Amino acid sequence: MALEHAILVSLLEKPGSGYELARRFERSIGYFWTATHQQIYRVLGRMENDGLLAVRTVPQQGRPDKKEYSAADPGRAALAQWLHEPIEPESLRHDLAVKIRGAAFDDPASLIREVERHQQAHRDRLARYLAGELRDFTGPDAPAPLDAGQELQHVVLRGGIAQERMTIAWLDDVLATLHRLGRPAPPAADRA
Amino acid sequence: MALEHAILVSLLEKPGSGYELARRFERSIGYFWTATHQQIYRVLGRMENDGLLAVRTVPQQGRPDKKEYSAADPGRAALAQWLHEPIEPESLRHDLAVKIRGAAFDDPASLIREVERHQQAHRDRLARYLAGELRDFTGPDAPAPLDAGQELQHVVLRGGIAQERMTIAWLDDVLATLHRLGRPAPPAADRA
DNA sequence: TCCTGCTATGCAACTCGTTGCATAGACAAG
DNA sequence: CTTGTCTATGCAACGAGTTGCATAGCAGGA
Repeated sequence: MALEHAILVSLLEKPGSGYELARRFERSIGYFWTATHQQIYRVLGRMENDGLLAVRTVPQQGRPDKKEYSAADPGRAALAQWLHEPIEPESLRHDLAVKIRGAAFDDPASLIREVERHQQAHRDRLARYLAGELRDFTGPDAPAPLDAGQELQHVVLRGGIAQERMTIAWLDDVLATLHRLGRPAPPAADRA
Repeated sequence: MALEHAILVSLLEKPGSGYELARRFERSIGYFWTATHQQIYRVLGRMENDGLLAVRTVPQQGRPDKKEYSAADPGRAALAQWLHEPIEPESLRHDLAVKIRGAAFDDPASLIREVERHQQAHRDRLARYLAGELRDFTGPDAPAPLDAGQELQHVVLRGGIAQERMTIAWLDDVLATLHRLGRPAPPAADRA
């Protein structure tokens, strides 16, 4: 149920509507959590119902009203409690790794393009992260002494950057392996 | 729906019962996918029903019968089809990162022990991966020329090893940041 | 002897996350 | 003038994953 907590953190950093939250989840929060607007709206509704959030309807000219949420005291308390509970280290779900091992029962070479596509997606993500780092933390327009919240945002972003660099390097390793298997004996692993 | 595919890959590598699969998912498959026995039994039942798997009841002395599953031809075909479809690069769910950013609204120093605990869990996982690599791929008891399937298993394992090493290093960075924030101004970020 | 743990399977209820669809006004491009 | 895009919200149905519980025989230690 960490989506609730991710929302609380984001609303404490800055109040906003469901729509704005959804866009944050495509950007900075997206370094470590993803969610669609449907999930966000549903959870926001429940959290409001449970008294964790305060709502304020903001009329806007030229566009629909928006409901601006902010963390209420019980929400702050719920977050604080969760922060003090131990959590389990993450379990992984890595589709591409399933494919790589599955390639032994198909044609390893046919996976090369797919792996290259993923590597490109990770390169793009890395570029976005690095641009964000420059803009918010290390560039000339960044606030000079960062406060604690910004320091913590920065260290999380450094984690995203390290993750992408590691993945790109590993996919080089995967590609080299696939090329190597493609050369010596054409369909070597298929024992149907 | 990649659990189905992970099961197909595992059963192609070696047929086995639901129970055996559950244990594999705690070990080698666990490098890139996790599943509990309940999930596995439910999906095995559905896949058998769909004709993707063949079953053989194996009587055993001194313990309950087991149902040994193996991939049937339609299962192989379903896997092959999935291997040729593009998939989206993974989206992440990183609870600890939520906590780290949330620490700005609580006490950053109180997170240190939790982060250390996670780091130790990753060190343990890395040690298991390295032991498995030595046993199956690089040690004196490993098969001399690896076949394609083993090469692919090895490159996936190398990905797990790289992941753990990267995470351990990043958590050093996180710990240094938390210590730094703990020193100068005690509860610097809390603006309640 | 009792308790724990291992093999081995499974149901029921629940929460979480995804996908498809619907509404509705404003604005810009063709 | 129509189509598409952006803001902004939401429902319904489904699939995936979790948690708790149940059964049942055997082995080993306190």
